[in-house]
Amino acid sequence: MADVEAALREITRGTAEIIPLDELKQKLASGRQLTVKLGMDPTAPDIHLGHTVILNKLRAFQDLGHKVVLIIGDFTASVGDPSGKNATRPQLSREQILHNAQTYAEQAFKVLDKAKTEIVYNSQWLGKLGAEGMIRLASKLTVARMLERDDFTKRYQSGQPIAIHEFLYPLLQGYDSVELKADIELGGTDQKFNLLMGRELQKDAGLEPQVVLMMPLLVGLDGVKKMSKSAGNYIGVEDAAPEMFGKIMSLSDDLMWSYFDLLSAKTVDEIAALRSACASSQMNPRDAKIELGREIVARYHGKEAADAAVEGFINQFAKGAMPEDMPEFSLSAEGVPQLLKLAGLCATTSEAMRMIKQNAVRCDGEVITDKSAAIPEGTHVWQVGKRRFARITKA
RNA sequence: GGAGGGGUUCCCGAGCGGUCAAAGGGAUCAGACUGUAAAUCUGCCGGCUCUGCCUUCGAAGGUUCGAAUCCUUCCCCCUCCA
Repeated sequence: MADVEAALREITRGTAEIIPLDELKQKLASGRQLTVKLGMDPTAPDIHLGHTVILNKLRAFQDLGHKVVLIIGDFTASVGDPSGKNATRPQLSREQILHNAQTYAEQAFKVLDKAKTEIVYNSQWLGKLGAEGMIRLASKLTVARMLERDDFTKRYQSGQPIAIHEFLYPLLQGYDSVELKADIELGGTDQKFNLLMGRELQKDAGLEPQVVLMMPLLVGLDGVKKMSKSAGNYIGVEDAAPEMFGKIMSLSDDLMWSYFDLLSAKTVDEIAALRSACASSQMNPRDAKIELGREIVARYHGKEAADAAVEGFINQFAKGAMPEDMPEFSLSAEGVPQLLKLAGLCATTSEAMRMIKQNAVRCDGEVITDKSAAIPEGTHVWQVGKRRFARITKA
């Protein structure tokens, strides 16, 4: 079964952990179409590159002919995944959840094959569970077992609150796997506990347990925390091409290789070659990064937009030219700080004054040092820092 | 139900009647240096009509010339005992 070996190699590439690998082999060798599950939380609709690490893997399953089921966690959204500090999540309206789910699906189809993807809402079955079903589900697990979850352990030990309902989240997610008879569930390594819950509940229900496939977490732009919207360290798939490219260029060299591993379509060997070329100074790491950026931007915006982003970037930052596109305004203001605030270059006038004091404000390239300087007549390009530009006409 | 500890600016955390817009650290932002790298150094880091004024230390009242600091009530969190 040579093609099983090939499939296995493709599937295991870049994974953090597969539990258990043997069962994955058996499932792949069985020749049947497998059901691969991914749950999504419809609280925040924007997909970023961190999500795409997993979506890419789902796509690999689709390309091998398997079926992907995307679960919209509309029911579990009301529970809220307890990961992290936001203990209280905003209660979303039904419309909001549906809207988020739709946005998410649209973005996910930039990576997934729509024809091989089924979308389901877990309120379909969880809603019917009722209090009795919930209690039955809750009886499957002990508190001690639940506290084994790393996240709970940490919070408990550090005196952080844990609400009882948070214990339900892993159970409900696991129950989704029972309902779908999932063969494989994907997730990030931080999902391990929840993913394994599916196995337990499936076994309990007399089903073949799912294989758990975990992908490494993509580290965000800060180089420390995992990429997430709430941490503000993300690259969204909806980001405009120049912005997306710029964010990739701001990665540290170390981090760049992790992005290559998790996001690039290049083979493992190609990446290794680039890496050694950079290490031996045959190649400037910057150029490797440009290639990474070009590849990723092209995936979401097309090749032309990617090339334009690269060119624009080089012009603006390497050659110091003004960006071609910038917001334009026609407005009047009392003084420079107010002007910068109105144009959105600074959040507050206080910030604007600070920027002036720190020599960060320029008008047509000239540094403005006086906060009470007059606003020149006509149209001028105003700049705050290196990135924020606006063309403002005095009204 | 009982006993104790705690809620401070984006986060962590000091302050415990005036010198507090509040130490220190982190994050962000800006300047220098660069590959818009990273690291490092420097500055800033509530708002405004900005040499001054206004709002902030869980919430609401009160004491005081003056409160983040004292008192009262309330809300929330943690620990131990039951």
